[in-house]
Amino acid sequence: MKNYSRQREEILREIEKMYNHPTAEDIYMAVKEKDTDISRSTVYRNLGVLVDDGKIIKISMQAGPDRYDYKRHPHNHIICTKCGKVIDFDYNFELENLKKQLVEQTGIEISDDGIALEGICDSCKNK
Amino acid sequence: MKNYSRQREEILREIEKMYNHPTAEDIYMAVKEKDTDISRSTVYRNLGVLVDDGKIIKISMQAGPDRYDYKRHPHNHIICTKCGKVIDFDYNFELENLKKQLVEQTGIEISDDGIALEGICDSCKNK
DNA sequence: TATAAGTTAGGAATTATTCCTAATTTTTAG
DNA sequence: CTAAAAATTAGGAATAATTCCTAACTTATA
Repeated sequence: MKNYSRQREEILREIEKMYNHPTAEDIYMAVKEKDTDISRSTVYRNLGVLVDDGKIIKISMQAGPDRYDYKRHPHNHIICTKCGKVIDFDYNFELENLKKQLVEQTGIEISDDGIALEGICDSCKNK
Repeated sequence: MKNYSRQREEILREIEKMYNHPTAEDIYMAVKEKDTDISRSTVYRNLGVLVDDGKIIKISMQAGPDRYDYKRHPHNHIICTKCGKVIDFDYNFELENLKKQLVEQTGIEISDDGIALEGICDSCKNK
């Protein structure tokens, strides 16, 4: 059903090295450095596959292209609505509780990394 | 700095009547029913203005066009990652705590409606 | 080892949204 | 009220990000 692919491997290894929530284009450029033949469509297609496999996560932005992140340990994101910066935040107790409550109340199962909060980050607040 | 505009009014009144998290296109079509001259760019521009004014909120989707929602009472959204359905959920205690904690820890101020959780909804789970 | 299934590069097509312009509407100031 | 200034509009072109298409190539299967 799914074959090995050198390109997919390269893409994943590249994302693993990036800690700045890269866009598809960022990832394409990074992989292209080593594998000059890679195409954008291959990157986009494999990003989809890697998300489905749970190897990486996709962060939808209010503005601008989607971003991706290697799945290391469970964590979530806060996006600054002013500057667009994506900030990691660690799993925490309240969040765990919130999820539990939602599952109980609504039957909806929240995915491990399917949470993005939005607000104004510290540096933007002081401007 | 900001003038009255009949079109903006029409757009807001239309969104107020919609309870299904409409896309910009949905809103355009609804307004167009009454005001056949309205243009897409007017709708898009005013959606931006209304979001900035805090009259409506914008929901960024993982897939497909953004959605909008009239701001009635504070509530948040859960998006089913399978079928894309947007489900409202009311403000609750855990969420309030989570926000408080984040402000304390990181200095980041979470905006009132800047939370979208993602997961698998009940009906998709049983398929 | 050959057939099938999956994947690729490259680019065209699509989708959602933003941008541009001249005309119109609304507000302001006299 | 009236003229100038500021804001907004319709319509469509332009853009940005992503998806789709196809023929060639790679990987798995039997």
